[in-house]
Amino acid sequence: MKYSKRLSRYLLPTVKEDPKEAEIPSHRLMIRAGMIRKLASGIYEFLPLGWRVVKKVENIIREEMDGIGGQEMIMSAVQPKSLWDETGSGRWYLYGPELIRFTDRNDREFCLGPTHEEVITHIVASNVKSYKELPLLLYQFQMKYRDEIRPRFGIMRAREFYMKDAYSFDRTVEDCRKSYEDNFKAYERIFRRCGLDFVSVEADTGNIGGQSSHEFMVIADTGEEEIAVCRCGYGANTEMAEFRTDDRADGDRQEAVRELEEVHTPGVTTVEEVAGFLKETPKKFIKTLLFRTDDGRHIAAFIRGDHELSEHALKKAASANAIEFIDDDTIKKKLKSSPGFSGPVGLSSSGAAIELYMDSAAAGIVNGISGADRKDYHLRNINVRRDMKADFREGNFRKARQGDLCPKCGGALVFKRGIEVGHTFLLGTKYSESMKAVFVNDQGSEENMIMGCYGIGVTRVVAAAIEQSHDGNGIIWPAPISPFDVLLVQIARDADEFCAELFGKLSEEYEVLWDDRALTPGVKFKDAQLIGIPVQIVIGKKYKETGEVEIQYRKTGEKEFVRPEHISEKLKKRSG
RNA sequence: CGGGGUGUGGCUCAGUUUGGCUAGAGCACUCGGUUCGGGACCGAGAGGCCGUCGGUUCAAAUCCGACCACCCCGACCA
Repeated sequence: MKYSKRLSRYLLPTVKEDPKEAEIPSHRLMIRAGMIRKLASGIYEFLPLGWRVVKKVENIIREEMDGIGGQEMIMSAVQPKSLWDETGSGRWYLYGPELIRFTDRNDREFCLGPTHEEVITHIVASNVKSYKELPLLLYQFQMKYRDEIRPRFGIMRAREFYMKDAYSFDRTVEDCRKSYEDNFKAYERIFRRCGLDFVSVEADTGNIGGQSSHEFMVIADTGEEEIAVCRCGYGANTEMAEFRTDDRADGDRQEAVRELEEVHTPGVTTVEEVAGFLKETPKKFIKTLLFRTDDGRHIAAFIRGDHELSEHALKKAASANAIEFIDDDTIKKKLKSSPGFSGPVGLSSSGAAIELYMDSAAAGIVNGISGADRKDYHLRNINVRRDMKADFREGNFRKARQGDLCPKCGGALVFKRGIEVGHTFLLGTKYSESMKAVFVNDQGSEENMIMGCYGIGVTRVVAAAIEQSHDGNGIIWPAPISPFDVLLVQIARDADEFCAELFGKLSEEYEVLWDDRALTPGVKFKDAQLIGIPVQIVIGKKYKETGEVEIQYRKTGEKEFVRPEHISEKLKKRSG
């Protein structure tokens, strides 16, 4: 017997009107379909129907994780600060206010886990000693806690969310690559099975750390991430995307090179303001961005005015782990420049200790405009190769954008929006080294374990599935993650017995929700569309006349009439 | 945290500009009746110290102040 329910005995508070707090389809529909309710900003309850979908996704993930040798366990959501101190990486502080902290009655500090690298590494470090016990792949499903700056879009970006996190431990980097590959492939199977249209892209490793990283993106206009993909299979977060340029299109190359000239630009600092003031296009500007690296060096990046800096590319070129803007005081005193009026000419000739990174597009500007490194003045007619007085590094330091070409095949990059539902990291020894997760190899000496970690936002997958599959009437569930297989819609009021019998029979094979509520047909049909179960079996007045019942398919709206004993056969043919 | 906005029965909202006597509508809910294949109809009910605290006033949902909550735009992430 499958899990089946009568709707009259099921908590399914559907809502006719759009809730005003919800903007995007998934959020709206999850509330309207009685799946979730909000308890506080970014904190949601899952009602029975919503939780069933979460469990469907969870089970698919579980099967695939087990399939690659994963072992499920559960760690505490509560973590002691002392454990975080062990990494020596200062992650307790790096995580900042996003970490939900509290103290117990004895003033010991704890947090609610935003992720579990520290805990799992601790467990493995203290329980695994020999190369004979490796590799290991451990995973769990659990609520994670992040005090997001701005919770948004219902469960899409919540402060409490359900996540699958897996951690691999290997003897060698090659073995770890294999583990990474296994997980990567499992992710592809998982998202395919969930019926999602997705791509995997190269990604930044963020504050989890590590060497290699991929994000799994569900394609949706409402996605928060911008990704660049190519027909050849290349794909990357735009933050990361490499590209070849086709800047010939930009050329005012014929323009005659003119003499440097200082112009008075009182109080105008941003590219837009100065462009307006001087009546020039942003393409003529060299935007100057000043950073301090985590190891204390000063660097300047020069980007064309209409371009955006790729922090990733700059960090990579400068071999920095992190960069932050330089404060005004330092700009004045150490760099002998003026905040808001910095530019390549002054910075390269002042003798200040600063590394210079010039984006290729900016380098190619003829008679460009930039700050004059003194308050309220800009320089015009800058020609980088002529006017820069110190060595600089040239390269791509901007983000890819429309019109750029694929770095692999030279084809046109296509930009899409995506919802990040999964992220894989090849961590290496970042945690094992600091937390002494070591094993004894077959030579009898100690080595650090090589780690990987792999997350899937289970609740976000649910929201993403709805973003991708809905219409004006409601949700359209992909069959594998639908909360029920079949919705039995009883319209005829004198059909209780018939429906009860059919319900019992169908339940042997399908998870059935029987709408046995004493409501008017309109309400029941609308609710049926809203909650989006793929197959509806409607018992109306016709069943008595012809002995046939009606099957309606949510996705296409098609209807067909069959004898009750042929339902199963029909559905099999349909799905097969 | 910066910018914008909203708080009035369970839900969606009117009323606030120009203070005034019992605070409204639709939906949902309860009871009775009529309906019964695409969010029905009639009748009768129940449900609100108008986000909170303080102030102005003869009188405050309405004016003033503080606070709180929530939503949207930016930096963070599964």
